Amino acid sequence: MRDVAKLAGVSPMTVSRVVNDDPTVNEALRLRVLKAVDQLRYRPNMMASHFRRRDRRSFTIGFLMPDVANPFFAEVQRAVQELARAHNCDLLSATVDDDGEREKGVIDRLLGRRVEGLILISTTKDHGYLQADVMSGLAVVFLDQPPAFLAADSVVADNRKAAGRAVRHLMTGGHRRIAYLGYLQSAWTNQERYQGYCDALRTRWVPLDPRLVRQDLVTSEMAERATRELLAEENGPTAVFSAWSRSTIGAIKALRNAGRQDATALVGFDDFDAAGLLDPGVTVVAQDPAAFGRLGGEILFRRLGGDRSPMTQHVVRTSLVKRGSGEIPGPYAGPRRTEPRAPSMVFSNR
Amino acid sequence: MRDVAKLAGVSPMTVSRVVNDDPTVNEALRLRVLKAVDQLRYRPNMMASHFRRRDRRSFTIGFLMPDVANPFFAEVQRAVQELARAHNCDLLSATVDDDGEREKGVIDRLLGRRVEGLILISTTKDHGYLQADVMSGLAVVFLDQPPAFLAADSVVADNRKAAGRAVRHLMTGGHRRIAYLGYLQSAWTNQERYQGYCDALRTRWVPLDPRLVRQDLVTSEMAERATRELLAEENGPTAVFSAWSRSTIGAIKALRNAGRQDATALVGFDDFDAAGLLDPGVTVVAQDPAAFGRLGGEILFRRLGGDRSPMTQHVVRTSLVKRGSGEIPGPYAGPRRTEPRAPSMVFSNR
DNA sequence: ATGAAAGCGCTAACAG
DNA sequence: CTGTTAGCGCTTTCAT
Repeated sequence: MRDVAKLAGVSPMTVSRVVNDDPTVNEALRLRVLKAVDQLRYRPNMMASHFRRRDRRSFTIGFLMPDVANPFFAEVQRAVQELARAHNCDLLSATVDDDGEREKGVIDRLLGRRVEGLILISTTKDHGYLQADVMSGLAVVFLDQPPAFLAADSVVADNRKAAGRAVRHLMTGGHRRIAYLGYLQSAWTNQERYQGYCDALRTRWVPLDPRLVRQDLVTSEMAERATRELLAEENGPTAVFSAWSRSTIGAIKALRNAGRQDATALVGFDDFDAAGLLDPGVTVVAQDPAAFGRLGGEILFRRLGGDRSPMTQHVVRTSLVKRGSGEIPGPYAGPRRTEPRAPSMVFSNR
Repeated sequence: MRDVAKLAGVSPMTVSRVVNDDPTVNEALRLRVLKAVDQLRYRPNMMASHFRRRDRRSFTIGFLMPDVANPFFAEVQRAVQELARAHNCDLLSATVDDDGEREKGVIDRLLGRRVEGLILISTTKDHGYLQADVMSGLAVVFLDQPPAFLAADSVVADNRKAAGRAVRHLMTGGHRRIAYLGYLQSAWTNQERYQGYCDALRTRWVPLDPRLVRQDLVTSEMAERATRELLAEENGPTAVFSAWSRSTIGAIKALRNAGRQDATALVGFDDFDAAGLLDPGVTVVAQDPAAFGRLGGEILFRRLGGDRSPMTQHVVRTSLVKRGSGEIPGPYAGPRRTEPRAPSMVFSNR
């Protein structure tokens, strides 16, 4: 900056003004400075300016998720990036792999970088350590899972209700023996979805059979194996409710390998790209990941804009997308009133 | 920091030493300082330290891609994040949507933030404006597409060879009329893949029929329409080569809707999650996105470590994954020597 | 409209 | 082993 000032024959202060589009600078000087900037390839140092300016803005927000390679989270990141861009901020993004220690470490680093806000898809169970930072102006929004021991905004899906609706849909189709393929039991979303499953059984007076419940299926391979085992049991399930996308993939593979894909009903939580291309099409509870990101970003920047209203938990609605696999009738199906599943030429994907 | 020093009864310098794990500090003092740090919730300001320290390190690298919601790029980001973490850096990530202006703008911002390195999946055609920065120590690695008018490291796939191999595979299966579904004509990868397509036809003395070539299919819907039109033509294609994942999805939909999925061969560039679940399984040229990210990151950090060897273009190999759709025989197929396609119970996905 | 001086939070270099 | 001094690149404040 000094060099630029020297070359343009002005004081550093004038250079600063030009760089920051201060309208009070003489047009002639402005041009001279800009020329010098160009000649010397001067690039203002954001770090330095951040750290001198009164408002302390860093124009950075942090984003944490379990895994960006999961298309759901990638979509969320995309939406968050869009919001950040609209507010002239850049995004520090990190994948933390359901590792609580790592998550805490990353958050610490980000705070050291003086991010203005944090958008967290966090799988841990205590966020109290952020209390002080929130008090002193840090904006934090939780997506997909609510915060624990911390008052902060969050955006979550209606997991329990949606799971319940999906399972009731299967029961309405004539099923009573419905398997549950779950994710980590420690995950809040999985707990909620499992509750929804239980709710649905209860409302129809179907007793819960623990042999039909498989939890902690963290890979599609594990879900495939679990489904294979379930199918091999005597008095196995006639329908499967899968609580997340990877387990849905595993279930599909197992059903196919057993030749049961047209006989066993399947509803999965979370939509996926090829759900509408498979045969039968896969019935899913579709979430809108972009909505998570967008809403989360909006709330975050509203807070940064000075909004001090009470913290909110925003619930985004999901929708049951019927594509065929969830409409395969079960043994208690009444007389058909409609086609049991959509004709196979129709492909809808979201 | 001053407050911490005061509370611990030491000088700020000692606090700095403690925070930076300088081993020369007295253990007793160290503990006192750490207690004060804890009590005051002191968090060292990375910005300030970056900008004072001699080596000028920011522990930040920038990552640019067209779209994180594309699973291919998301996988790349994951791998890059892993490398960054291993080298104690954080990642500033940006989606630029094939927008050249925006790309330049984002790069400018990142340089203003003094990122140590840049990993770019860039679709633009001139990167000369980075020359000076590279000269003065900025590490830049291009992924997927090589740089233009700039000497920098890059990691690319063997697009042309792989596309040629795929198309020859179709011809070996008895096809002569093979459609080409392309991405943006301006995209280097698409140009390469199209060249591969042409190469293959030439080696078998099959004249190129421009009516079979559809370019600029940027959405799966456009590819679906293009395929539908191709199938409706008299003397249409008996096989389709799709140059990227979205067009492959579109082609599959069109083939299904026309009831031609078992009659028209299909090979797609880029693997996708459900390719092995569809029926017929989708034969693809599989790239390894994680390899791009890993290699790119390794090269970047090697450069940052002081490596001054000549810039390299690293070519990562692809593999043809035969799942059925690419093995549907064409009209010029000879007598079968093997099963035309794999039995439908086998699912391989990568 | 422009400039001079001070200082943001931290660390390099040196002194004790 | 610890403290002092100076200054990184910029912006604030105040003077001109």
